[in-house]
Amino acid sequence: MFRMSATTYQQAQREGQDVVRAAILDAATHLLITEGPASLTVRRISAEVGCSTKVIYTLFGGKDGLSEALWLEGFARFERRLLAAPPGPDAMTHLRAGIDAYRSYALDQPDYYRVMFQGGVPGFTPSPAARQEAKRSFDLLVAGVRRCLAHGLLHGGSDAEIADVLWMAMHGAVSLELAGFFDRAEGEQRYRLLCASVLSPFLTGDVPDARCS
Amino acid sequence: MFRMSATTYQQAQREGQDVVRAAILDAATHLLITEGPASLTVRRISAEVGCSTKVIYTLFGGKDGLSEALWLEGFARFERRLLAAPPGPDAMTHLRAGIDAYRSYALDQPDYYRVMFQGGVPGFTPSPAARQEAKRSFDLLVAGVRRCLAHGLLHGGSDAEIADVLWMAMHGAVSLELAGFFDRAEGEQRYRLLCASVLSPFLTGDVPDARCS
DNA sequence: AAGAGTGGGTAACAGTGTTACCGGACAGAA
DNA sequence: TTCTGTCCGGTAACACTGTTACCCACTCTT
Repeated sequence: MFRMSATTYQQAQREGQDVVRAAILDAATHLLITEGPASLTVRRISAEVGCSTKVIYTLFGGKDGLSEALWLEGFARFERRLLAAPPGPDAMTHLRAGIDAYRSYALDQPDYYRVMFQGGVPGFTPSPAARQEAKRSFDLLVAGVRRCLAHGLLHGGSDAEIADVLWMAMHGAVSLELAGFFDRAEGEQRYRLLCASVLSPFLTGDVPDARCS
Repeated sequence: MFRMSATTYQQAQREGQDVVRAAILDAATHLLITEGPASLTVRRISAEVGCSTKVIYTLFGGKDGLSEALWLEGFARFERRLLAAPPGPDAMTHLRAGIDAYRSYALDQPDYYRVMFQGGVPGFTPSPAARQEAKRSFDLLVAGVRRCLAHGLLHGGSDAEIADVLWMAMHGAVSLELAGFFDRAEGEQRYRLLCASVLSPFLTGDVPDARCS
């Protein structure tokens, strides 16, 4: 049954659709990076690709669908960027490289970062499924922390706990810097100080009580 | 010359304008809190107040002007909220109360917090002047840190440095929680752990090197 | 080759920020 | 008092936005 339904035509069409889908996502990405989120209109993107607006609705189901695809694309790029961080001689150096890569990505692609973490596309909020999918790219950070725990370089907390607070710290610093509250030099100095401060209790294992003491 | 220009009529008119201005801001605030940022349209706000859209343009110079006024209003409310934090027996308790008040405000008024820190109003970015004005409300935190430094409860950093990293940490945690990456219980636990971790190096004075060691 | 079904272009809808136009209300002058 | 000028504000339009009903052409089936 299903063998027959997979005719060459349908395959070609499906392949064609995927190609068109990728082209639209590429165009949207290009627009976002070069002209900012304000240029992300259905008409503008379809004009860039050379199709009508209808195609975006059939392929993505509307602007929200396209926004969600773009959102996930941002996390995929983020993941590739974090994976490219040099492992270094030990687990802690690797983790620090990842921490540097985090800020580096946010500053290189500020609009993408805003889309991912600050609702950069006006009316869009990701679906719970997409959010869970996105949080998966955060597993890289958890793995980095876990390696440090395994090698005895960190103590006093679970991998998820430490990774969470580290993520919160990185995001907070980068987010305020992108919002214009700190200039580049200030941002970098504060970013390093913050990340070091957050990690320092887990270096000695002398972790403070969670009741904010 | 200038004495004459300040006629009673102009004064009355200006007073009237201030009243209308406040009414518009109130209506916008009410809409933001009760129906979210999507309801913040010029037509909707003017309908709520009972005037035409033109008034908003003469009084605020456009939606950006109104957004900026709303933005600053958010910081004013934030400041009042932080000022209401109980001083407690010592400077450190006071600072912790402020830390609690920060998250409490963000969770009570998530849309306002998004407007202030996450570009909640679509096309709007605050002017540098407004941003500086807003950062002034952050002086409360600096003052709280300074009191702790003066009483020898914190060491190893300047008031601005410690306040900055604390702000980054609080904002990062709250921001990710508002974005839906953590639920309420998780958010609270991580928030406390993060703030405690950030402060802990400055409790002992054993501050890590800023080169992220 | 005729029929059926689907994808995509056109053009319209409602709603957005913004502004040109014009009317009317108020001030001061004759 | 009446006339004139100035300025505030309502109406209605403009150029946008996301979205969709309609229709055509093109494909596969029979």
